[in-house]
Amino acid sequence: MNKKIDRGQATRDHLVAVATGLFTEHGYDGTSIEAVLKAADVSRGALYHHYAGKDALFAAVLDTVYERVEADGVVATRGVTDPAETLRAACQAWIRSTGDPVVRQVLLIDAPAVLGWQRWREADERRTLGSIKALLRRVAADGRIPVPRVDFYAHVLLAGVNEIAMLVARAEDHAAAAADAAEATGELLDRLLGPQ
Amino acid sequence: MNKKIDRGQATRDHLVAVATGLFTEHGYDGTSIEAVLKAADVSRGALYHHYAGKDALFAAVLDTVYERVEADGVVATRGVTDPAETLRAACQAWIRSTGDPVVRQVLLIDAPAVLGWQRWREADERRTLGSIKALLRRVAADGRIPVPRVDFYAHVLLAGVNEIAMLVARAEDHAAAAADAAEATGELLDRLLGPQ
DNA sequence: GTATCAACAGACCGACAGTCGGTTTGTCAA
DNA sequence: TTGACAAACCGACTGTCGGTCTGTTGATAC
Repeated sequence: MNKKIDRGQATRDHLVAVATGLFTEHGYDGTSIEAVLKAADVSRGALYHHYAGKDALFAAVLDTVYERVEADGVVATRGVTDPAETLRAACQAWIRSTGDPVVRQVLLIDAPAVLGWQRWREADERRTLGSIKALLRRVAADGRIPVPRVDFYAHVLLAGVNEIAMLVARAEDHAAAAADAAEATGELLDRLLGPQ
Repeated sequence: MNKKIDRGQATRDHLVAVATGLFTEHGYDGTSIEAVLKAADVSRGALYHHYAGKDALFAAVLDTVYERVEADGVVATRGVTDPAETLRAACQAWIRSTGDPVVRQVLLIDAPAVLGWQRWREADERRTLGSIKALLRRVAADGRIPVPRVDFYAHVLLAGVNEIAMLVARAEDHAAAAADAAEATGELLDRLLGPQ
């Protein structure tokens, strides 16, 4: 039961890789299953054997994108102990991540519409939002923000940083915009978290 | 040339009204043109005579939703002169607006995906974002935020308040969540805009 | 060897957005 | 009054797309 399992895994990996490219270039709606099948040289039957439908394939793509972004965040915050500093590093890593068109199209644009806001938020909760809340709880313990407002600030921060990331992504001079945004994000955090 | 023009306008108005209801209830993807035609008792030809396609019909719906939200904002800020206070009143009016499922589904969930982020942001720029920037410019003139950061803060504020609005909209106890959010938004503005 | 089952193949189906050649109806100039 | 014109409207038709269904293949377990 090894050659079979490996073969199935390889097919799934290949489909996700191909679909990631097409979803990024043409968006979810602009990408037909037909196009994925052709580009991946896989039959309909094979695809529908592994994924329940187009949205399930999209969810699989989304997962790999999330994983990549998370890994970047882990690297960026490695060795930082102060929660506010960790938050700053994580936000700046996130802004850097969205330089990747895959992240912009799949994670920020298509995901909310394909999954629906509720399911999208739940997925985000398990990923980014969860980490932000954990960090903010430590910041709140220092008295910089009220404990009952942790969730509130976590949401505002996530939404705000997403927005900034999209702004940076759109800028003509990407490098300059990213540098400016990183600085502005630092100031924003200072204001949001209040005096140390 | 009056009966004809009136009739056309009436058809458009009727289509937009019916489509608004269906888009709100089932989302953009979940609403077929067929369903709109049946519910509105209008022929395919008539619809495609007035609107280039499904997305054009959606854009028309979106326009009317924007208009309603804007009108609420105008009412809420009438008589307020201080820019920070106006901002606070406008944000709270916006949070109230999203109690309306139409605003949530059409404006916050479907619009970014249907129009694409770029066109959606441009539409928002002409509407809400423009007003926020104008108000923030006056706040910046008072020295509470740096002038070059006006655009940045405008985006963060809009995104943050949108997020809060969605949170409120999802809450079981809507009234309590709205009241809490209104207060939290006030605190958020105090922090963002800095000391007076 | 053969039973079993995951993996794969591809013909097929229903639904859907959009098109197109027509028909109706209000307007206005002659 | 009438005839030309154009906007409004009609509905059969088309191509595409997501998804289903009935197989076939080949690795594995016994």
